[in-house]
Amino acid sequence: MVPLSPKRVSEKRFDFPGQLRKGAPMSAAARPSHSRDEIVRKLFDLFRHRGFEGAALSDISEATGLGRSSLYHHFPGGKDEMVSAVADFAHSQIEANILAPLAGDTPLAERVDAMLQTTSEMYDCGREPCLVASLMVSPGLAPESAGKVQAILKDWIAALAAALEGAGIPAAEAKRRATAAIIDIQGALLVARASADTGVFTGAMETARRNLLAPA
Amino acid sequence: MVPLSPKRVSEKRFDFPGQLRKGAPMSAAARPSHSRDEIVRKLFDLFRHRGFEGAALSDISEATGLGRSSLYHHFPGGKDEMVSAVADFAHSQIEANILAPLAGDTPLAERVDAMLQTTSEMYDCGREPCLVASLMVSPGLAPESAGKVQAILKDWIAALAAALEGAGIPAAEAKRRATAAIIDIQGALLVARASADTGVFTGAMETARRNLLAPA
DNA sequence: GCTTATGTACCGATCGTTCGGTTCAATACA
DNA sequence: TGTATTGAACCGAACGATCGGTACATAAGC
Repeated sequence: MVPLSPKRVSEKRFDFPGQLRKGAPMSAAARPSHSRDEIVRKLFDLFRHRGFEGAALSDISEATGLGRSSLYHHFPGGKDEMVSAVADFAHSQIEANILAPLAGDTPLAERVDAMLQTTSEMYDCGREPCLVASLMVSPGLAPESAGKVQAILKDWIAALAAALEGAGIPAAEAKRRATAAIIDIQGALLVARASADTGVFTGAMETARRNLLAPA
Repeated sequence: MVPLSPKRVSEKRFDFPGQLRKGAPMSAAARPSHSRDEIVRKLFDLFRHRGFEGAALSDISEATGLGRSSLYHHFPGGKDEMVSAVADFAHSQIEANILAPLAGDTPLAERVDAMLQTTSEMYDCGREPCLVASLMVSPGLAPESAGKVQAILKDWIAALAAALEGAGIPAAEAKRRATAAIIDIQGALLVARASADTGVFTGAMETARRNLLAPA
């Protein structure tokens, strides 16, 4: 069994925010100069770990190093706007790092491998929770944000199905395989964290690859 | 596509609480006399839909029909004790309705089918969220309760693996298949709700059955 | 000076929890 | 039998803390 705890060894090649740094005093001399993008990345981390109602404004303030007024300067709409921005960020990140490479013209296996590799990094082999899964629980989410969150998964499935279809797999079967792969990833994330075993996640990724690339 | 919204048609044969009934006036003449079991079932419903921090005491009071102090009469430990009781309830329900039948001596296929059927009812074909998934997000969960929640999934996998092993499948392969089946179920729950399509769930259940019963 | 950014202080609402008190059936005692 | 006594179940009011959000004055950067 590969325990979850020994933290990330591999360097991340993509720019998904990582796990919450606990202490991280944030030296005052270090020129805050908070760009909206930096803030959103930290919010992404917070919301994926704590969900919507679990992330209090005081937590957000602490995590970003910004006071309440600064937060409301950047996000006049309050928490709703923050989580909406985070959903947009996550969607664009997945779009750019995971879905766009799927649309290339290299062999399908290469593109699928790239997707699974980036996915694995995004979730740190199952150590990091999925924003979509965390936000799907939140009853207080604004409908607009809830729609955005659901759209992430739907787009992922659609892009994956399109790639398979482009490689000659019939539309219905492509959709079936794509859905199964996303199910595999999401289920593995939950089970890996529940059993504190990254092996569960990596194993599921191999299964997903095998099913996606199976002969017609 | 099979939309999520048209509510449950099939009658439930087992005693998993269903979805939240909205109005439910609770006639005052009907001698409440809430048994602890009745209360816990309603709490189960609430926590699986709203998560831990998403279920406020006012929600709990409304859902159970009990005043705040009555709730503290039954659960002196407050919300922590409530969610702990709900975890115990869910574990015992799964144990009795899903895991115990797995240990019978009928053909494996029959037992697996029974498990999948009961599972399907528990989640109402993907319309109802999983308590485990909902509570895994909650940062405020007492460690004891978090452990109980994780144990539910682990026990499920272990029981399923044991059944497969008892049917002649090598231990390692049995564990692999059992884990994959739970991953499938949990992933399907998320994806089905995100795409509002129960077909995703039922399709995943068929996949799980096929993989579990595949020839060695 | 004007805009952007931030800190301090504060708001009403709601959080989980506790308190004082009522109802009512069962029990003990006369 | 009639009458205290008990204790479980229940309630709404109110607690201190924290929630999300606002107002305003002060800087910093152009």
